Amino acid sequence: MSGSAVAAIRRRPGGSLPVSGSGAPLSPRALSIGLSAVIVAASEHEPRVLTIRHSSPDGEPVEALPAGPLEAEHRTLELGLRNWVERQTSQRLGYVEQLYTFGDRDRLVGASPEANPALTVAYLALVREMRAGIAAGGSAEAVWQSWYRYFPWEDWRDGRPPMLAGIETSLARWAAAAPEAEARLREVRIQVAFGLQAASWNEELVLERYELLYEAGIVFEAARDRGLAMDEADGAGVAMAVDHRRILATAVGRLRGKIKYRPVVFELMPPAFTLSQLQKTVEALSGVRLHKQNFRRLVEQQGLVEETGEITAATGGRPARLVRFRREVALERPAPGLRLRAGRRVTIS
Amino acid sequence: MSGSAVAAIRRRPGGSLPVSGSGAPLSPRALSIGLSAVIVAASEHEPRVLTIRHSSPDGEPVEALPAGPLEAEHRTLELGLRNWVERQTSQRLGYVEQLYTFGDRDRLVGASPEANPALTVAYLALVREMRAGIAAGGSAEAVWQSWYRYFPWEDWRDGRPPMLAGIETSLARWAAAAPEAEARLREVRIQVAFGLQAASWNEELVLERYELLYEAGIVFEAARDRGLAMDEADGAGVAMAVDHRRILATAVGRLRGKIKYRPVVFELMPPAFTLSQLQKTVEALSGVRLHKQNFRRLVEQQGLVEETGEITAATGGRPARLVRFRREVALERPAPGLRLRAGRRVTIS
DNA sequence: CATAAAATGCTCATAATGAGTATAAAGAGG
DNA sequence: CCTCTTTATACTCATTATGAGCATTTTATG
Repeated sequence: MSGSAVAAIRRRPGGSLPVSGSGAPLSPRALSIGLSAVIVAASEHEPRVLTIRHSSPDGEPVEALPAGPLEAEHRTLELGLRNWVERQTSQRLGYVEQLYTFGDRDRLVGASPEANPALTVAYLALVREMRAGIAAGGSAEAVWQSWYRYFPWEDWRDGRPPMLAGIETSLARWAAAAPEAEARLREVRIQVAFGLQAASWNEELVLERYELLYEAGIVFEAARDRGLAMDEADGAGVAMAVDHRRILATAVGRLRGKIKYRPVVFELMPPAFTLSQLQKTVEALSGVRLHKQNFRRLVEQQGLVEETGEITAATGGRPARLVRFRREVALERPAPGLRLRAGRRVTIS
Repeated sequence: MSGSAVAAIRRRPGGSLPVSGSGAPLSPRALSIGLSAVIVAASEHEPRVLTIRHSSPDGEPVEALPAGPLEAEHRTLELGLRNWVERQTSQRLGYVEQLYTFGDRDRLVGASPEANPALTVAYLALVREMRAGIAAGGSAEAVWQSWYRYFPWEDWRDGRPPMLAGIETSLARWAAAAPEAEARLREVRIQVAFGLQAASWNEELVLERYELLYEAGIVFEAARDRGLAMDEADGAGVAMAVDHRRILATAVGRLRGKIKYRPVVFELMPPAFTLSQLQKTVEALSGVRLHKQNFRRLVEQQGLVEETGEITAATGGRPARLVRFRREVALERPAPGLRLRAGRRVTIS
């Protein structure tokens, strides 16, 4: 029992790290691997994500992310994903990033064993235009949805979402239900994640918030995975298949963080755009409102854009200059991004 | 051929995303999965990483990261890893983070097929003290090594590493060897990654630099993977088994970025320490020297530490106050970290 | 021609940074 | 004990970066 690691090291170039708790290391175990993709676009000032809606065996409609088995043909995981999406949607993925590899064994209830990989490698992709792309028919349908459909509590653009009141009440009850020590821990986690008391709202903590809601049994998936009864309509936000909402939460949080130090928003913008459009997109992603003048100052002094020389018939008042992304910026600044230190403090209702 | 995705979506809850380029989706393919761990500690002002040194079949010593097959027993990947390391090294992992999942099929030459997983999930772990931990015997041996052993060009604490001159020459030649358009691209990549010309040295681009050296054939692994001849001593830095040096580069880059916005350095510090010790550790990780007075100001005003009340017999001059990490800081600040905007510019020799 | 709606331009107080200068508190050597 | 060296700490100062607004400029509308 104790000598197993040594033995393994002896035997296998690269050393050995058996994760099993029970004994001698086995040879590399064959496990099924899944891929899933969070494909994001922005339109009409909403952050969109490509979802597949299909009927589950029992007739209930289920929303899911594009996902499927990995096949060992492509040179790299990312190339495989990129290739597939580009072929299916006939559009270039401007940006593809590996998100996270999920391997929880207790979060995969609710799917057929066949569609239940031991491991899921999730990717985040950004696209400029939304095309229906993935053909859909029969019981399945590809739809671009605002991601706030799944996380209504994440959209603070019109002030604090009223539904947070209910969530906080439920969370408080959940915390109080635990024994003393654990209750304290839960309270702190809630405070940090939801910006209560001393803490302030941090738009990046999307996953932390979702996980709390899951643990507290406030989202439908929690009840489903535990085999408990819960009307889907009673859960906070719209539910998704297996652990897809968790994957989406990871993606949203990651993207919200990334725009601050990498010029990734531009992957979602058309070749030419106005500063207002850019701001609206950033606000859509981050879920918070920004100070207009300061936002422009930031973008311009950072050298993130350059004028195209054209102006556009405004959506309302004075026509705006059109700008384009300056790719050279990557050369000049170490971390070109939009540090949006929150903006005009929307009245905390 | 074209309808396969639709069919898959119809059939499988969760939708389907076959990565194969060739035809109908298969059922989840069984592939072997590996785990590897970058276990980091800091001592004597050096960043250390736990490596396994063993003799390869042909008698040559090979250095590797602790790695081995994943076994599907633990609830989550991270718990499995944490469990294993804690049992083997009998020490708590303060911090464990999933790094990246590697799936390149052309980077795994040089290892026996058995130790050659289709996918490797790599983790980064931080520990406070170094214990030999993983028992080693026979042809294998666990050793803590400074990570600059593998990346000598990353250590700028004593100024620009002289060996960079040679690297730059080789890179320039590699760039020039390509046709016009590709040559331009390579030059830009080199400039950005190595901070030439307009760009400045960015300590986080560890992976980008390693990848360039690999592509340019300057590191031993490149020749090895291509089946070319190269004396290991001629490569830049010490080589590692399979793609472990790439995994390590990913870890170093990630950690260097993380200390700026998360208080992770403290996972490497003893319970009580002086501000100088903290600074030395940060410098060791980031590979750059910092302005002392400003560093203290930052740490203190950020509320990252509090005094223990004790002072320590100095390592040289005036005794220093001992401080400890203030865990509550996570509650107060959204991104408590050490934005080390480089420091005292060491003469660019 | 007055108003409304955006897009731009500028100002200003404050906070955060980058670089130093000045002092204080040990140990080492004579 | 006195001086020198070394490290720890305190402060200062100019420059930038940020957060909040006010003021103007351009169009479209009624």
